[in-house]
Formats: sequence, C-alpha cells, structure tokens
Amino acid sequence: MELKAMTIGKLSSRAGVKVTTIRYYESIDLMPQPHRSESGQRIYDETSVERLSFIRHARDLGFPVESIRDLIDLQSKPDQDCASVDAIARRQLANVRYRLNQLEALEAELKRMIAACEGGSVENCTVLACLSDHNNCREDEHGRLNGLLEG
Amino acid sequence: MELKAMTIGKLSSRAGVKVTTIRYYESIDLMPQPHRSESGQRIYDETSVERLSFIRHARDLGFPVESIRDLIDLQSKPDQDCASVDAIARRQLANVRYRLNQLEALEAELKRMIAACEGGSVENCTVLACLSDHNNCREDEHGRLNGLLEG
DNA sequence: CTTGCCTCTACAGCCGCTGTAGAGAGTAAT
DNA sequence: ATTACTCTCTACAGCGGCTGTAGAGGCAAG
Repeated sequence: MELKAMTIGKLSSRAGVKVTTIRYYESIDLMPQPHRSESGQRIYDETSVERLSFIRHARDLGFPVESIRDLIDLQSKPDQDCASVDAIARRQLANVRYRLNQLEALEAELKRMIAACEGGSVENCTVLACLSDHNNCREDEHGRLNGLLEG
Repeated sequence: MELKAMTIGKLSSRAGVKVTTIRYYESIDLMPQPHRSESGQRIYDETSVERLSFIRHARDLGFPVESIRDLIDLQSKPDQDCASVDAIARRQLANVRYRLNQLEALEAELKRMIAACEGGSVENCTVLACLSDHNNCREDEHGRLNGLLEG
C-alpha cells in the first residue's frame, strides 16, 4: 500500500507555514509548482518540506524574499565559493543592526517623553508637548526615523 | 498687501513631509481638507504646519496613523485627563520594546551564523546549513563566537 | 448520507506611503 | 510675448509580504 500523499495542509503543519502563504510563495515562484492529484489538489514531497523550512527560517531571520531567492539559487550550485552567501547574510545583519539602532533611539525618546508626564489635564500633557515640538524633548539630534516600523 | 498663500510645496518643506504624503494624509482624513485657490491649488496656514509637524513627529516615533488620529482627537479636548494620551504612548513604547527584543535575538543568531562560516564551497557553508536546520545553529555556546565579527 | 473540515481559484485589502501619467497653473528670464 | 521651467492637479497602480473573502468542490469519518 502507498503512503498517503502530502497535501498542502500537511506541508503547512510540517513546515510551520500557513496554507495561504504556501500558495503565495508558489505564486511568486519562491516555491515551485507542485504535482497535482487527479482532482487538482497540490501534492508535495520531502524536498518541499526542506525548501519551505529553509524559506521559513530565512524569513524568521528577516531576510527579504529576494535574498532568499538568491540563497536558493546559490544552494543549487554547491561547488561555488560561499562568499556570496556570506555577503547576503552580512547585508542582512547590517540591516538588522541599523533597525536596532533606530529602535533604541525611539525607545529612549518615548521613555523620556512618558517619564516627563506627571498626569493632569491634556492641556499640560508633556507627551503631547513633545510631539508638537520635537526640540523641547530631544537631547540629541537624529535624522528622521521614517520606515522603521516594518518587522 | 497680502502675504503669499502657502501652497502644498511650501507646507511640505516647512514640515518636512513630502507633497505626496500630505495629499495622502488628506485622503485618509488625517489632515483636513484645505482651502483652495481660484485655480484649485491647496492653500494652507500656520495651523496646518503645526498639525503636520505633530503628525510627523509622531510618525518618526513609530506611532501608527490610528494612534495619531486618537492623539489629535484628545488634543482637541484640553480639559480631559491626559491618562489616555499616556496610555497610547505606553502602548507604543511596549511595541517598540517588543520589536527591539525580536531584533536583538535576530542579531545574535545572524552573528553566530556568520561567525561560524569559514569560507569554502557553498556545499559546506554553515550559513546555509543554519538556514536549512535551525536547531543545528542554536546549540553553539552562547558567547563563544561573539566578537569574531567586529572590526 | 450527512457532517465537517480541507482544498481549490480569483481577487480585494492591509499599512504607509511612493511612483506614474498627463494636464494645467505659476513664475522668471529673454 | 514667448519660452522654459517648476509646481500643482487628479487618478490610479505598485511596493512587500502576506491575509482574508467568497463560493465551489473534495474527502474521510460516523
């Protein structure tokens, strides 16, 4: 007797990636088109689990999809030097560190802002005052922190 | 003689917010509909500069637009207790701290991953190995590889 | 046979903008 | 007055990385 075919739901729970996300990955060609059963259901195998787990780990570490694409490409050329892999990882580390710095600055400012507030009416609220006039609140000059919120 | 009317470009440079972003804020009712000149150009005044600056500062601090909406609402009721303002700020601080923790964990793992890689072919690349199997990577003694990446 | 979850496709929506196209308005220099 | 140039207008699509919806069909257990 045959083993039961792995459907998308099974793959989903094995790799820890939602069904809809798997279909999305397929639509952007991050996961290959799987075989289909007669009734049209997607059928996966162990290599799918591996690939999807790889993608998941990389996403967990914040690698953008495009980097993951590159990593998978590189993986398929095992004789090449791994310097390019290293470079992608270092780029990601630099990115994480950048966001870390920005968030630390944010935390400091929010803390200062909240600490200064001693309650009372909205009219005298230091939190709102800080937001209205940055300079009143800041101890040091930083650039804009736009774009910090993802991830 | 009258002062020249403030157009969207002037407001943009005064508040440090892009023209397109101002129009976007208007479209989501975060900025009110401004007066228009005869030819249909948006005309702003000082209160617009203040409001937009407030929004910008709050965005810089990572407040989501919906929170900013709430803050502006509260601002217009100056007699109220500022506890609700405080609560919004604290929620934001909690959010920032959460992301900070996540990023710190990410940084540690990326560092470990990169430090372990000693070059060579893609086939033996520890970076790819880590991504393929998370658990292989977490076992390393904490701190042993620290510092290998600096400088 | 019914129940109840699983899977299918196709498409809209999320956030917070950013970019595009094509047209009209305003200003400065010739 | 004409040219050249910038600014502004509207409307809509696109970004990343999914998530959610609707409506239909598949499949196994009781």
